[in-house]
Amino acid sequence: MTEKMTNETSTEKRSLHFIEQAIVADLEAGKNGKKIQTRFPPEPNGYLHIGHAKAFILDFGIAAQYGGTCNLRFDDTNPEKEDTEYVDSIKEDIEWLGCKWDNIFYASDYFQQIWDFAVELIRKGHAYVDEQPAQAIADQKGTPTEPGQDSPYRNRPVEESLELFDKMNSGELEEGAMVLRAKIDMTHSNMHFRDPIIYRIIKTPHHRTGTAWNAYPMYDFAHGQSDYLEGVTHSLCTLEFEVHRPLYDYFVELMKNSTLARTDERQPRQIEFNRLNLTYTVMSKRKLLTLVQEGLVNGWDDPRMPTLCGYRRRGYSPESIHLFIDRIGYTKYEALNDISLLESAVREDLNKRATRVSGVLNPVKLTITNYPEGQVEMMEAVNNPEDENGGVHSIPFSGQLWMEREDFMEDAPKKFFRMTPGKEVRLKNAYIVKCTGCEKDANGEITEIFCEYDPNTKSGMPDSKRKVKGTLHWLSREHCIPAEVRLYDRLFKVENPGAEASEDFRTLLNPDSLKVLKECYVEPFAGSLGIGSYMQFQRLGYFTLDPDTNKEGRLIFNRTVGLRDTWSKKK
RNA sequence: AGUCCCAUGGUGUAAUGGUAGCACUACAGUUUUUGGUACUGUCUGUCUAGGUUCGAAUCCUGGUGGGACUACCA
Repeated sequence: MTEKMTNETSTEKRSLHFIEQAIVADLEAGKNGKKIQTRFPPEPNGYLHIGHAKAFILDFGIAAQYGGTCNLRFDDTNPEKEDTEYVDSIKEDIEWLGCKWDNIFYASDYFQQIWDFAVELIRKGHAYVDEQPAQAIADQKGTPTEPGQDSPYRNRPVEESLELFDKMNSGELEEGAMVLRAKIDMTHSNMHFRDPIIYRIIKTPHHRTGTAWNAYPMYDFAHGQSDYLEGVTHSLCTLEFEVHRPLYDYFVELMKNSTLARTDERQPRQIEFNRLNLTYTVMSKRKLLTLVQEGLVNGWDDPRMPTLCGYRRRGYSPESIHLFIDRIGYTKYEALNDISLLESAVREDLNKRATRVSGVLNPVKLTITNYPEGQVEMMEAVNNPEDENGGVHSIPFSGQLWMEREDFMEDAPKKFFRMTPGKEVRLKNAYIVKCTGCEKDANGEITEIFCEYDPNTKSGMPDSKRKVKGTLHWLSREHCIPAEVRLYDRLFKVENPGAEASEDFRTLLNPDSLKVLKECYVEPFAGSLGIGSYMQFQRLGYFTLDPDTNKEGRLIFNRTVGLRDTWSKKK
């Protein structure tokens, strides 16, 4: 045996959740020839969001954990909504999170077999063609508390159904002309057993099979069938499919007794877990699509979107998403997870790896009146204090600096440890300076701050040991480079837009969700780090370079997540 | 109310009949050349009423509360 590979993404100890326990139990019982096979089955009708990540991290994770197989299967049974654009983005996002599929399958791969199965069901009297309009079928369905009524076509001859089913697929019928229904029980307490529709006519060409088919299977007649044909052993899905499980089992049982029966012992089992809900976040694909289509955000990868490509562009690392998913767990309780759980996971991961660079987001001039004119010194800065091997880089220092406007107060309260007249403060990696005053314009706005430096307090010198309460970041006006910074806030202003969006969820949008700061500066080193690298601007948060960054020497940064700012709360 | 599912601090999640623990949040403190990080501490919890048991968050029954199901979506 080779040495065991360590999985670095989840070193935290945790007990097995209920799905893992079920799998262990099945393994111990010797089910499915002691094999494990899962699948991630997205419909290619939109971009993947973080809720999907919770699902596929489980699907791929379970397979990896128990030496099984996990396939990516596109559930493409409704050509009206689906597109190859989505197929491509889904693959990209799964790979970004480091998950690897064994095979790529499509439900459309099984259209012929599912068709054959339907024909067999008709022959055996388990299905019939219904020619009623949709409304009539809905009316006969009853309600959860009242039984339904049989369709007048329910007991039509097998040969007739067979003939009509063929017509449904030939292209000669219009959409809605007729459907194929399973013949089960119109009085069943589970609505899904009231003769569910299993095939309908759709004339829109399919993104893979084109016009080869005109009749398409419904979810309930495709999902379990695909699972069974593929050899899936554990079909993991979200809680809302719980009511579908009896029907899933019903059809699997019929498949076992059909000409499509497997030669091995494998039989898929559906297990449901809670879907991801996040505060201040909309996870509905339909609503996310609306945001994109109406231009309320700048595309699926807008950094405010909860899509995986949105988080990627904002600068969230794949590791932090794994960490978050690992912490929230899988249960049957419909939880509403606080967004701070995600943000804390991002900060924890980025803190270990983000290069510390200087940036000033809201600049004001700081002039050292006693610093030799024209002198420039190179100051050494540690790249990452959390990483001993992170190395150093240098920052040019001069008497003409930028500092953060918030770091100065003319009349400061006692607990203000930053710059204020008469008090000493340290310039990070440089000298201790004493503030001597400031200059204001006609409106009373501060235009420049003055200070004097102590030449013996440069970092490394003996006098630099002197205790000063505050440490400020700075940039040399002559040497820094202009930048634009985008600060992202929550897209929605209410905690639970899902629950509160009774009329129009758009009214719940936060108008301040994007703030663009144009007069920003960063040190030259920040520009050299490039897209994809993580940076922490001193005390301001974590940033990444936006892919849109242009070439005119202006860098555009996205703030991934802010740091804790206890000062703002202490006031 | 028909069937099914769920209920542990503010949030999420452990404890699988035997000391209710962890993470996040909030608050307080220590360290710190980032008011960051790290570390320490504090606050706060088994929905309710019965039953079984030496012993119940856990098993049983009733209640309460929340959710799913009534698409030719998945």
